[in-house]
Amino acid sequence: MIKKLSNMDYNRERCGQYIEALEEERRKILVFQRELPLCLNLVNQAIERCRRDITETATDNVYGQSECSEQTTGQCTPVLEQFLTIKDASTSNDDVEEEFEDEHGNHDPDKDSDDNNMKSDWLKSVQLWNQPDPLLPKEEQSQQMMETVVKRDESMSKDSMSNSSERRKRETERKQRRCWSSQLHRRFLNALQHLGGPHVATPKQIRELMKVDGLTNDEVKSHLQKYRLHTRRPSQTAPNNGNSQTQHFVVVGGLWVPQSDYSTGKTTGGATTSGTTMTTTTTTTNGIYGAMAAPPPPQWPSHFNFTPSINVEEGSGSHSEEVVVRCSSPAMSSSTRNYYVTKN
DNA sequence: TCTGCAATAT
DNA sequence: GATATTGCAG
Repeated sequence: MIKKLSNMDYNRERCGQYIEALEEERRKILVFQRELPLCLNLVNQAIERCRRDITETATDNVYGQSECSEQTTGQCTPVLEQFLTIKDASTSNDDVEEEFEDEHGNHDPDKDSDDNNMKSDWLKSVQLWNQPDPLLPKEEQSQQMMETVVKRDESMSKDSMSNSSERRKRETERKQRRCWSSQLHRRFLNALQHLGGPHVATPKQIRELMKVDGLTNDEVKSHLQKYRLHTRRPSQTAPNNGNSQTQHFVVVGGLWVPQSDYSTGKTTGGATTSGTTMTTTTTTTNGIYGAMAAPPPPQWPSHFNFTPSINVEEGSGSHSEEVVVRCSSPAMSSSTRNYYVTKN
C-alpha cells in the first residue's frame, strides 16, 4: 500500500515534470508561433492532457488506483513524442518548397493577420535572417533562435548605452549588416528557379517571390549580384587541386547548387521535389558542367556551402549564457576561395 | 522606380 | 579576402 502510494507520488511528479518541460517548450514556440502554429497547438493540448491526467489520477487515488504510471507513460509520453515528431517535420528546413508553395497557394490570411498582430516585423524576419543550423537537434535550434533574439537585443541595448554619439550616428547612417542564412538563401534559390535563373530574375521579382518580412530590394540585389558573380566563368588561376573542401555543384533548374545538398535532398525545394519545377535536374553530375554556357566555379565560397550564417560558440561550460551568436561573414571558413572571377 | 555595376564598409 | 551596404548612372 505504501509502495503504491509512493509510486503514485512519483508518477504525479513525473507528470508535473512533463508539464514543466512542455511549458518551457511552449514558451519557446510562442516566440515563433507563426512558423510553428501546429506545434503550439499540440503543446497546449499535451499540457492540458497531462494536467487532466494528474487531476483524474488524484481523484482515482481515492479508490486506491494508481493509473498515473500508465497514463503517464501511455498517454503523456506519446503525446509528447507525437508532438516532437510533428514539430520536427514542421520545422524541418528540408521542406522549404512546401513552405514556399504554401505561401503561394494555401496561405491562410486569417492566421497570417493574427500572427502579424502578434509579432513585430523584425522578430519575424530574424527567423530567416538568422536561422539556426538545420542539422542541429531541434532543441538546440530553438535555443539558438532564442539566443539570437536575446543577443540582438543585448547588442542593441549595449550599443545604445555605451557607444559614443559618433558611432550611434554611424549606425543610423549605415544599416546593420545582415547575413543570409541557409534557409534564406534557399528561398532565394527557389525564387530564382521560379523566375528562370539568376540572369533573368530581377531583384524585385525575387524579393516578391521570397516573401520575407523585412527583406529589401537592395539586399536581394546585392545577394543577386554576388550570386551572379559566382556563377560566372571560373578563374583559370584557381585549379581544382584536390582540396578536400572543394565542393561540386550540380545544375538545378539552371542554378548552381552544391552537390551535397542536391544529393542529400537538402537543397532548394525545387530540387527535392523531383520534378515539380525543375527540368534539368535528373541529370547526374557528370557532364553537367559542360552543359552550362558558363562553367561553374571550381570552388564555391564557404558561405555558399549553405552553412548557417550563425556561428555558435560555446564556452567551456557549454552553458547557454556563454553561447555567442554572431554574423559569420567577415570571419568565415578559411578554406581556399579563389573562385572569384577577376573582372575585366 | 528599377536595375546593374562599382565603390565602400564591415 | 569575402560579403553586405550604399551610391550612381542608365
